Amino acid sequence: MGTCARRKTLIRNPSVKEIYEILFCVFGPQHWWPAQTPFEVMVGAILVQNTNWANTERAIENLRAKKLLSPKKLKTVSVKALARAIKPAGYFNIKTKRLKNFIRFFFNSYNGNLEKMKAQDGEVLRRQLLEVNGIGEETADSILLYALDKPFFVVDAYTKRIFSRHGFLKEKPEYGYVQKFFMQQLPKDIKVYNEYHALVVRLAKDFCRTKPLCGQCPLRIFL
DNA sequence: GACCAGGCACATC
DNA sequence: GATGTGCATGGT
Repeated sequence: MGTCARRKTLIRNPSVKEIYEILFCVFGPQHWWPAQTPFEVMVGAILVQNTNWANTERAIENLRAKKLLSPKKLKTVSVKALARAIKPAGYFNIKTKRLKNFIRFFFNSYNGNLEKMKAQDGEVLRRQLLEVNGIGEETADSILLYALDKPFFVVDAYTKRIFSRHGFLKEKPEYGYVQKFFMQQLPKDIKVYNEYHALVVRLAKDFCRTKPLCGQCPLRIFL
């Protein structure tokens, strides 16, 4: 890790877009969202709330093994059986309700049909998703971007923490403020939004975890 | 045993 | 609008 091979000069005060280029140069493509289908992305977006991805994956694998990983099956499965399957993801009672709420919305509004959902306007979809109890801004934007190919930048705790600490954002910024901050400075491109968020998560996992490695963080080299 | 992890809703002031 | 709390598992 450390320096970026393709860059010959260091960037002292990189812009938001240049930070993206640095992170991409250092880490390469992250291939997000880690899922086999768009529906799996939507389920994963709810299951991963305030939980690590390894536990989320266990829950998803349980759903897959029990043949529950489809709209129809999640619609008909009992609350008890669903809770049991997603237990490793934590908060399984509340997440069972949230999954059921989402599935109800998915059938009521789009007949459980992904293509119909994708055909809907992004802004309209976002408002609809936020009306579902259990889907907040980050979950909604994750679904929009990673499952439905809609251009919404995903903000998470890492994004706020890292960009606040580096002086780009105030302390404890609101979600909408951060999202606007990024979207105003980046091309409206789902591939860029996709990769940027994934790279921020990668950076945080590698360098900002329990023992911060700020001295070795690739951003520190450039900032 | 404490602390953390890719949030969210709800209560209270 | 800001702040506090419950929700729960598995890894470090």
